[in-house]
Amino acid sequence: MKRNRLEIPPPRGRPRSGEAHAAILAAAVALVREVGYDALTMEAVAARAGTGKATLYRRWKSREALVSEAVGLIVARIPVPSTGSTRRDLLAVMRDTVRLYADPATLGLLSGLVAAMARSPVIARAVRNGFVAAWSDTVRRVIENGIARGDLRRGIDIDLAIDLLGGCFSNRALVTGRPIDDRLARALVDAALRGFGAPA
Amino acid sequence: MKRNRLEIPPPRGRPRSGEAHAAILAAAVALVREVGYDALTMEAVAARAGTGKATLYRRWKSREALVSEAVGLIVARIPVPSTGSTRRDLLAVMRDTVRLYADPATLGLLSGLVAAMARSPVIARAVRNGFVAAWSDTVRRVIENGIARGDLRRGIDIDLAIDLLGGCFSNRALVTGRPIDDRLARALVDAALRGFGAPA
DNA sequence: GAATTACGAAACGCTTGCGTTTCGTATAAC
DNA sequence: GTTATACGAAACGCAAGCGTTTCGTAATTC
Repeated sequence: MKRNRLEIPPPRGRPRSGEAHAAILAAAVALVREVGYDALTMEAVAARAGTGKATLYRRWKSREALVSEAVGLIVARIPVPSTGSTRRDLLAVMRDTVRLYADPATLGLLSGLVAAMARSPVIARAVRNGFVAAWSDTVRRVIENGIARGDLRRGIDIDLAIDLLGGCFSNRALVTGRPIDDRLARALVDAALRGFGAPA
Repeated sequence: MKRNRLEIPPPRGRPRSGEAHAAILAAAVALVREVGYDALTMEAVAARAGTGKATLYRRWKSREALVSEAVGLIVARIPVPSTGSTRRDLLAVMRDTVRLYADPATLGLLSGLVAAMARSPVIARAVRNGFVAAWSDTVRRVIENGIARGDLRRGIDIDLAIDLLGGCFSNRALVTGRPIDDRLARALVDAALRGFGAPA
């Protein structure tokens, strides 16, 4: 087939390695979890990815740009349950969240990024549009299903409910250090149904 | 009066300067707020305090020791209101908390310490025993008063309630970036009274 | 096979902060 | 006045990481 004249010409030299690209992003993600954003160095990323530093700077203009792209790829997607019961749906999501926070990598990721988010809008956007949004969307679906089912009141502040539920987890993980376990999941569901449930 | 023989002898040379001590701690606190723990350097603390580095190392054996002592001194104490109404009491505390978070220094302090807390038990303890405990104690009092008054149910999980309320603030400040204002304060009080209030 | 570009590795000069030491001065007990 | 300690300031040698450049090699187009 003839090449379309309007196509951009193919690049001349050796193409950039997709493997290197993936390895670099994976290394950046791992290092954010392990040492946080502030202590993450380009040298360490290159070393772990098995590339030279020049390859990093050839593709990303700064550490901030590299890390924000890497972080954007992290999405711990929790399935939206559909058990037919709002209580069981909520419980399923909360228990999955407990498991998510039980992974030390999640704590490392969050704690390692919070400081950077406060100072870099680029990092903040990547985190919020990434796995923060993924988690919120799941909870939102469950709540909307609960409303449609008539178990939760119409007109409740869904964003507030999401913040309350998610905030409790992140607060325990990042600030108070209190336990995050299935007992908490049950207590949260009970509280949510009391606070946002339709009157019996 | 004769000196008691059992007393420890007074130190021989020039006594350590209390002013320098206070200036160093104040400088450390300010720098934690501005740049976070990871980026806080002993040189910067000394420079801001107007002392030499030697004075720092003469008194604290490490950056961690210095910062944890400094952080322990920060306590934004919120008064325990006593309006006679559980709703108004809660509202007063939540509004004070909104004001607390409206101060950029609070956000800087929290975000700058979260990463350090995840890696240093010493820092974590200082923060939790300091202003985290101070805030929690205030809310606990208000809730206990509400229970005693019969407005909140006996047997509720007070720690959970505190985590829910406080977590919503810290989650918005540190993670989601959603607004923290008086509207949120009202919504939180409404939710708390629904979730933990006694049946009418 | 010539030209072009990316690769990993290594070294570059530079800056920052480390924790320590040295200096002359100041403030206390004896 | 002697001794002892703390002071602020400055310099020390050291290590880490910056962002760049150079090298010989590999992959791709023309």
